[in-house]
Amino acid sequence: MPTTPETIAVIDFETTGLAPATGARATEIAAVLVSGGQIVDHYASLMRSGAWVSPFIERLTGISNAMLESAPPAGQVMREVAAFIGSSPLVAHNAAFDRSFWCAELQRVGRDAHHRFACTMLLSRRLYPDSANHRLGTLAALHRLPASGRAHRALADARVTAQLLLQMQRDVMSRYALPQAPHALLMSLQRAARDNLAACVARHGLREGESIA
DNA sequence: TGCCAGGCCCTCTTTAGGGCCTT
Repeated sequence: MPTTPETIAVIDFETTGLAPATGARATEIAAVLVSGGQIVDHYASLMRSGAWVSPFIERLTGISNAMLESAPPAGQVMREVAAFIGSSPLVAHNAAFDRSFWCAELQRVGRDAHHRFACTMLLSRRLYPDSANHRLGTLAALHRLPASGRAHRALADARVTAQLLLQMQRDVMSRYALPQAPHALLMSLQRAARDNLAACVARHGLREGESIA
């Protein structure tokens, strides 16, 4: 399968709430590396921040306060996952959410959060406008993506998002006769005019047989 | 089952409002 050799990291956070600004903290993170059209590696860990997990979140994610008591410290986990990802560009489903926790948790350990995020939810709105909705579970069913475990656990959701990303790359390459669909093109497409994606592809400068340096 | 926030998108819009999506 002709795909870009670049490595993209797909991440997913489980958290105690919806926004760091309201005191929410990460409880689990997973990162899945995608390269050459397939998943090649992954990192996943619970993380102990001292934040309390509400009954609602425990039911949603299956992550309990007791589970976090024996988890490694959040700072250690963030250093490890940052090293695992390196300088790879990032992808997440509804990336605004994961980006907010990525930046907040890294800032707590004095790390710069400079990574570029592409968003499979925004891309789905462009590529699959007829989908009933753009939730991760709906898109996984629509594309018959392989099951990856319990939904709302970080590694399972990151794996599904990675499979969705690979599906999107294949669809973009097929639809526009491209040899690859690199992260930079996805970043352009996710903000392109819905009714003129082809023009966005053309502006990006990709042609069959060409590659981005 | 859903509230919290915030970025994005659409439209009965743009001097705005409401829905989507994430936990």
